[in-house]
Amino acid sequence: MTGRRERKKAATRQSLADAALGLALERGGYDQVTVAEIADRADVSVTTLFTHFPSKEALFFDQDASVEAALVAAVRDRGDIPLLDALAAFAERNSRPVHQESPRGPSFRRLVEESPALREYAARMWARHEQALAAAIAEDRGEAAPSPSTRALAHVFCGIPGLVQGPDDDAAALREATFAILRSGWPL
Amino acid sequence: MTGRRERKKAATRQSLADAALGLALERGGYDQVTVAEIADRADVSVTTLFTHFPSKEALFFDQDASVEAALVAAVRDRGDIPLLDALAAFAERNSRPVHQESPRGPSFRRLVEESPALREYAARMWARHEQALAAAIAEDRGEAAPSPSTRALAHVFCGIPGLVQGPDDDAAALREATFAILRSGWPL
DNA sequence: CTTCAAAAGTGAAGTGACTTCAGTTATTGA
DNA sequence: TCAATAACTGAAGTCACTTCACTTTTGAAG
Repeated sequence: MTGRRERKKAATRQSLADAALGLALERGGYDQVTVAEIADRADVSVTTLFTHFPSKEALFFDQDASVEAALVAAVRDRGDIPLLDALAAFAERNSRPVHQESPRGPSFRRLVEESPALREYAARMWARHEQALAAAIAEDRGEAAPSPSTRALAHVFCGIPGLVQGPDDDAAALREATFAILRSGWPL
Repeated sequence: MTGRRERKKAATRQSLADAALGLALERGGYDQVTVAEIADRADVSVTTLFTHFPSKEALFFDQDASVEAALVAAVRDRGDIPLLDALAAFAERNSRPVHQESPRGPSFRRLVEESPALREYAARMWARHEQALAAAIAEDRGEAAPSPSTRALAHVFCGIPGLVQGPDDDAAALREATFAILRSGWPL
């Protein structure tokens, strides 16, 4: 399970992600770094880089699998809490800053918000999570395949991050406005 | 207004868009065509192509400015029809096939739905329209700046095209599920 | 009609992400 | 120990997109 091979592989992957984030923060921008430089700092070839990550953008979203897992778990393991409440709680929990220089920290967020390529990749990432969320909700409701209604809910929920346009936006207010719609429709 | 210069420019632009659509339909896919081939068929250089269109994808969405104008008009000039009804009508009108081999026709749609790059570009396009729609709704409601509630509505509406994932999806059902949420919230 | 600045168009050379491939090295399990 | 397998490699290629110095076409002012 944890042979030397897999440990080394994970280490390489991690040092690539670290090199990418580190270089981008140093240079002050995603576009100021090339994949060749990232590979160099991690001391591997560009070819190797692309066996670990499918794209340059993916280097910056190493942990997205765990976000998806947490989202699905928030639905599946919510006990007797209503679905919308569980989703609202997840959204709020997930929007809180954690550490400074690490993924999900404020300087990482800034990096993403300033780069169109990364913003868009993040949106695509949530679109992927949308599938998983729809599947989880469908199972919860006993649907064989996600119904249009289920998919619409997943879509609206996963679209919330894309609603926040800049650091000056009131993310909480926008989130709550969206949940108000989900709870009782758009007022008037 | 219609000097020779502007007519020629418009003609070049049009022949580029035509060449792009024509080639992609012939080859059966967006990825099966290169910008060099498109430029060749339109009998201009690649450099010229990129003075008319900012990206390869944009070649396929020549008319997106007029879509935005129509969307804003659907809100502003709707008479005494309720806002959500006007938006629903616009969405349905806009999804109706027009001609066969032209933009908005079924074979064009199929082309877009089968290409991740084009689907994503279309989604980005709607995200741009989201701003205009939010502004129009804000004006309609007498808001100085779009409120969170207004922005959430615009966001959910403009997100509908992104909800359709592939050519096999029932676009109408997904649209209606979204409007059901907008009207009275997500059912349970 | 001439002149001239701006706009449209051009070809060539480059950049950078991403792929492909044939081959080397390291790890593993039998 | 040995063979299968996986990680890794460098080089060469593809393609979207940019930049630049240049020519041609156009519109309009003098």
